[in-house]
Amino acid sequence: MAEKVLLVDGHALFHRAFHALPPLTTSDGRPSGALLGFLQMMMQLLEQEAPDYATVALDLPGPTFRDELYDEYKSHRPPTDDALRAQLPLLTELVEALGMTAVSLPGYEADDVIGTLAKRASAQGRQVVIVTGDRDLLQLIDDNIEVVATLRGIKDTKRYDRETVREDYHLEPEQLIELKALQGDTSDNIPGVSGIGEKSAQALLEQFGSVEAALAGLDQIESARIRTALAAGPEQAWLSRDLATIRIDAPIEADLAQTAWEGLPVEKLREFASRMEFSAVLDRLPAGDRPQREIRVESVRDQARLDEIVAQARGDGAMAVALAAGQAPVLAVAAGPDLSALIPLGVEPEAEGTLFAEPSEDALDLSGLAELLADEAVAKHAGDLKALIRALAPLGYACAGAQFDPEIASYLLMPNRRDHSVGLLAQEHLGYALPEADGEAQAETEPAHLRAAAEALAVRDLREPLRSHLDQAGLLVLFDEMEMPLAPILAEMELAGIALDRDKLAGLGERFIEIVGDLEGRICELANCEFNVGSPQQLSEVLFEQMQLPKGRKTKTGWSTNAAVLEELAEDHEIVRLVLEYREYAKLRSTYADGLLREVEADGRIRTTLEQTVAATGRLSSRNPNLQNIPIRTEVGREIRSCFVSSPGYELIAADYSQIELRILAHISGDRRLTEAFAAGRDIHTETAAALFDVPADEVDYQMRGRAKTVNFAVLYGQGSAALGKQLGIPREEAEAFIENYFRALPGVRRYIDDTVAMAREMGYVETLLGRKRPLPEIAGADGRAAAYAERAAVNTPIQGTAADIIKLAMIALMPRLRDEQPRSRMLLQVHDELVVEAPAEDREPVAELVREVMEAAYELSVPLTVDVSVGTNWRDMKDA
DNA sequence: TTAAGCTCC
DNA sequence: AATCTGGAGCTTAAT
Repeated sequence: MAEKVLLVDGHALFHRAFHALPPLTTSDGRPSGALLGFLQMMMQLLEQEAPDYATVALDLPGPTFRDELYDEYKSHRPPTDDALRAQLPLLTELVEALGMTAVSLPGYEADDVIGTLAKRASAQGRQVVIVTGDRDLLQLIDDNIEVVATLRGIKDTKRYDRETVREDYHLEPEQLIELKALQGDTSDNIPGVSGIGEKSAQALLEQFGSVEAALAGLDQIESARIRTALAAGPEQAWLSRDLATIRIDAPIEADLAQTAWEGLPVEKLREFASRMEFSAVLDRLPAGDRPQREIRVESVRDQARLDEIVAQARGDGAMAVALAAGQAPVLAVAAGPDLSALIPLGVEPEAEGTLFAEPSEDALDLSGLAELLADEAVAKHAGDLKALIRALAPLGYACAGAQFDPEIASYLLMPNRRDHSVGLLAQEHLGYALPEADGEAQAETEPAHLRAAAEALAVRDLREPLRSHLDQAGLLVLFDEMEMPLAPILAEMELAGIALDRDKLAGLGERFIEIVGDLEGRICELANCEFNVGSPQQLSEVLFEQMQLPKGRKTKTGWSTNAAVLEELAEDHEIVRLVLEYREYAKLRSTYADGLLREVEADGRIRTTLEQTVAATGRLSSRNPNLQNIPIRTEVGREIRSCFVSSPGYELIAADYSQIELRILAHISGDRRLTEAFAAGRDIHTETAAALFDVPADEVDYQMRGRAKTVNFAVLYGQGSAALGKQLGIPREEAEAFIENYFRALPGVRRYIDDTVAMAREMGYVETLLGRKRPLPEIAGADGRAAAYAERAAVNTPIQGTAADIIKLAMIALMPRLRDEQPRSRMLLQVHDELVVEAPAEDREPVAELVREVMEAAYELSVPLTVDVSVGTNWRDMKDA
């Protein structure tokens, strides 16, 4: 079979990719959409075509021979878009990373390079595939040359050969030059013959076949108009013909052999893709030839060797580890430049010598390892240290001295990312992949053990580069003094769990099922038909089509049935009220009653995972189950909350920061009125209402205060007047006036917003009082919608993030105080501005006071931080303390 | 897996 | 022509 030659019109496709994809950027704000689009196109193409030679033709800046032919010709329209221009320099690099050869020639366009190479290869009997974004290159098609042209986007393409061109244009490919000579091409600034457009050009070519023949046979042209037009402009026609003709004789020295394509250079491509954060591409790269670091894995079997490893770690004052959990847990310890030691943790150190331990002469004495792990002075380095601590605990190992977790480092550096796994970080920073834990067994080492071994080494090797990045970004202090100390605290909280009243919760579940069933029946009766009330689609059909209720907002798939829409209709329609009630009970039953019951462990406690590397603002999040969204707003919802109880003999202490976000706003903005109100201990919503409505505070009524409260939060979140109006049930114009008044009364707040947005636009990121940073690359981008979104995030993040920082500081300060002064008390939960602590009933007062004191002193603002503390035996019925 | 909807701060 | 409330996680329906 003939060899295949692939010729790609680089810039044309690059432009196409740019416009086809959203304006993506890397997490530090480098635009990357066009590169990703081009890369994906090329990977698909190379896989499909499997060419023997692959060339990407590129335009060079500067004039070409066409500019000499015709001074109005503009072959080079430099990209006007900044985001596109910024990516252009990387295109050549990407081409190389794909194993393709970039070719360009001064004075010629990419088209001419392609034409020349295509015809040369065709003449040699090779099969040629040209890939382009426009139709100009169709003229090159011959029996050996095909053209693949993009349609819409980057995935749809159409393949042209001689036959397809005939079908689409009723002309031979060669005649497309003649067509342009006559009708011109505005996009390339080819003039054509004035007075002759698409129709006339087509007719002339059908009659004569070429410009030359048409000029020769002028008297045979029937239409007088076309005849005069053509007769008047042969020069135009010849010029246009020259401009439209793609050169097939450009002086290119490069030889075909130099453009041989030998498959994707996976390593190069991986490096490029990781630098650009194309994780989807990384995942798709063939796994087989991933460069995996050569490591030696040593299974520790004898005591002497174990002691040696323990001694070495003690000497180093640090150890990098990874755990392969499971039936027979194994701890991998980085033990040499590329040596990882696997220590089986089969026998619990505490259980040794007890009933189930099997004394055997080759059993390892793991007490030294246990001491090492528990030794605060020996720094522990591991990916997801919190999970490690939590996994080691039930095996009988305490783990102290948490010092470096690459996932947390990565989170601080790139908080907008979701994936901070050691595997990804190893690829990006160390340039190699880790073996899969669930992969195929290769040598005698189990995949999960091999993975842990490699991970321990990767963690050790990630420490230097990541710490240096943190240092450069000014995040090292935050890392060492906030996030790392917090990790073991979160582990302790997760391990502690919180007790649940299972019987009560189960009873609620049953009650809710009944209510849901009853509501379902009544709804169907009112609707006069059977349908699934839980299906928004079916519900919308019933409410808006069958019953013809007024439609509200639209969703992607139809008419919205969300609570905001239904509440508008509730007053007039019984069925809507029932649906809202149905939703409430269905939610409580599925997510809370059933959902939580499923998660209760054997000891009657429920254990969440507190995620430290997820929320872009610096907040924690809680999952499996989420204990940060336990109902509180409604009476029935609070029934669920009351199922969270203290351990027998203990009480729950809930301490929450009062108005912490508004206090932070007062501090950062320095707004005088806001600051003074907090300093004087006045009610902030009443104070805002007084400012907003320009009345003395004692004339503020309930409704005014409520509205002021809503406006306060609207400002915090960057809410617009339309949404605010809707929420307050007032016209948009009135809401607008509210916001105006608000800013007039509290001018410092407006200044904060303006300054923050301006700063974010200039720097590309915002930061909290404690220096936590969040990049907002979209804020200066061309996508107005994304930019507006980024502006709101810019305003909110320093506030929300500072609140997150402050409560983290409080937790870090509280933990040792509890350990030293109230050792039987422990932190259980954190809900953004609230800490839940459990204390022996008799200690509740001093513990409550301690918690308050520590939280209030966690960080000094220009306004006081105050904390409301309440105590009770369940999380609903709490009395002020 | 995604969309819609709901819970929390 | 219409939109734009910041940060999360879970369940159900539907594909």
